[in-house]
Amino acid sequence: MIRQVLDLTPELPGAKPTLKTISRLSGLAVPTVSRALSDAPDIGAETKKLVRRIADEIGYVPNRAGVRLRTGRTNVISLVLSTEHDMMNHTARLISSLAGALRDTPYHLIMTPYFPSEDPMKPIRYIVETGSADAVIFNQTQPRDPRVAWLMERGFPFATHGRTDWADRHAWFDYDNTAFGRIAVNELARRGRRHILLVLPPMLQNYALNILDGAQTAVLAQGIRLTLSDGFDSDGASDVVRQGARAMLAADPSIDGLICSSTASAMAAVGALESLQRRLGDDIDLFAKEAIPFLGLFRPQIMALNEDVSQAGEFLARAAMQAIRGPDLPPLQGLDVPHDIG
Amino acid sequence: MIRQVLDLTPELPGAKPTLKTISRLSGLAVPTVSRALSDAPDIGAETKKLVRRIADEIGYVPNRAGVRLRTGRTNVISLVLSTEHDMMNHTARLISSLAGALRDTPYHLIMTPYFPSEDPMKPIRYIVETGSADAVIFNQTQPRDPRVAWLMERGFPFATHGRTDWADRHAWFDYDNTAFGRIAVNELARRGRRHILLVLPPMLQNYALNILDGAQTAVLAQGIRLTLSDGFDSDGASDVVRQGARAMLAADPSIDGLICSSTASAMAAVGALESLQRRLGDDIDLFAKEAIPFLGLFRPQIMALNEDVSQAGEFLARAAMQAIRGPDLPPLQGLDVPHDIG
DNA sequence: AGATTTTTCTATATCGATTTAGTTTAGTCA
DNA sequence: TGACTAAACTAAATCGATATAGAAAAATCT
Repeated sequence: MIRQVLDLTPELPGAKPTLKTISRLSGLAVPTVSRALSDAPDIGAETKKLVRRIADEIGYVPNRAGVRLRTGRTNVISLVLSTEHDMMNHTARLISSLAGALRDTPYHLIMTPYFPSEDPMKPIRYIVETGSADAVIFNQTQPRDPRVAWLMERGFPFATHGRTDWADRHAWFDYDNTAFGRIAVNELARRGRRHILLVLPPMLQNYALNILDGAQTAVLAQGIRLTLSDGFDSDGASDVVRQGARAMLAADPSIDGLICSSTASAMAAVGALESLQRRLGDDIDLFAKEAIPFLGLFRPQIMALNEDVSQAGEFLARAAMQAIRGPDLPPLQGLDVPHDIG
Repeated sequence: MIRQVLDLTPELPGAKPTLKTISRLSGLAVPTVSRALSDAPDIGAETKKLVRRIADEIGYVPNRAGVRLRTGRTNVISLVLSTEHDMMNHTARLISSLAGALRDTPYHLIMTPYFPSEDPMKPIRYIVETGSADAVIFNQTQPRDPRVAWLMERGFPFATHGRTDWADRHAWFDYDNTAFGRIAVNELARRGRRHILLVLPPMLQNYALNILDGAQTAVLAQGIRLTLSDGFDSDGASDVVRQGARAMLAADPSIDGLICSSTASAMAAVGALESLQRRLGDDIDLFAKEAIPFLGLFRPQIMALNEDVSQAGEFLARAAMQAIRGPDLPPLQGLDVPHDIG
């Protein structure tokens, strides 16, 4: 059923196959080939089969620039991330799981870093205004996060690692940090601890607020004391955390329990305890959260809950793609609930 | 000097400015605008000034898809990385420094992950064959790395973190692992250690071979013993490393020195030592390399050299861009040489 | 049989940038 | 003054994919 004169112009051997190549080989027009591959209703079944066979044979892959230019879709998802020290481990996990989840989709993952000292709005604005991606993913959310407000206002697809005050209206995945705070306090109390030091970064991010919230609830129920770390950033460099924790522990010897929210700060705390001659599991206990199981293996005396960041990455990939697919679709939301230990 | 009827078609307010927008505003043809912005010799000085002023005012940024489609340049650099456990810390550092270094260039960084179980050639082939990037960067190089051979053969731009047997012919940045191995042995010997266990992953990667090489040289010079870890992958999960190290230490009590090539494996080794009741700094010493200074802070008894991976990221970004710019340009090569401690 | 609809395809225009070839204008020289 | 050159543009084609409108062939209806 050849309707067109076959174009037999020899093709350069190294050239990547395009729709035109398939058009040549099949004798069909380029748009027909395009519509056949996208399974349009106005293309015959036989034609579709033929086109797909040829496409498979010559290993046709659509040119991203062509699609992008014509449709406006970039097929890119941007992960916006801070270069903060303590987030490294966490972030590395997130990156590889995100990239893994996007592997067999048409999406590419690009990295858009910003320095902690910068305005976090900047990378977001850049992505949206230059049209560099179809969606953005970011973490370190705050309760009334300006990035979330800005993106919602513009209807630009996004998904966050961490909730906000507007969590019912956008896509997110979060670890139940409130539960973590509660469990941590309860476990320490069960071991007879009466005065707990909660090591957290300055109270701007949602996750820290949630841990505090959970810890406070449990502390009231248990009738014990809670002190919040102050004057140093537990997401900062290890030595800063170590010295900060040491100072607080030295200032109040009644502290007999510690809660840390990352491997790095937990290790810094261990360093502080050792320098004060306090013995873990004996006259003080430590409860921590970490992205990669490590503390429990290294020091069985440390109680740790594992936050499965890979799960977050996979979920966020799907959430971002769903957000791209349509503003009418319900935003995907998921909570990773830790279970009580022991 | 208006040569064309000004097109005053109202523009949609949300639309991104294109060359056409500037063309409208200036009364110049689109190609003229394009050539003015790229500083072509056949455009008048006045015209260039005018065009640039308008472009600045309306915040013109070239559409990536347009450029990519027309020129074939993607303005994308792909970082190909394994999702291996122990590489996490290292990788996170590399990613953020690479992305940071590319921030004020036209290049985007995309992530192309592969699982350790997969053929490392696969992601490389994908990038090259689909034309997803102008250059690739990868690590975990082997002496006769098939990826390097394949890319050189095709003349596709790339830069590696780690050298190969063909290091003189391609762009790379490397840490001087031979020096690390030598320094580690020398320091341990200086502390009177006579039998050293070198904890390394299976001998496929160049960096491990280099460490072994440096250690062997020093061991011969010092007249002491060296044992190489065997039967477990020190780049794997912490508990595997811990058990592996424990078994080897238990099997040969004469071992009084340890060398580890990452924070994670060093911590696993510390765990193994503690479970064997051996005291660090007392009856055994540990020397390690790490991407983020931590071990020394946590345990002053551990001797550690810091590998500045950020420097690698910055260098590799420049090296990749240079490789893209021209095959005739000399490939950028850089070595991070650690200095003896103490 | 003739008109009408349905099916299936083709032709054309378009996204934004750049390249090549060609045109206009001004300036130079004999 | 008229031919010639240089400078500074514009016109048209192109990269690859897709959306829209229109055309041809086949099938259905009266």
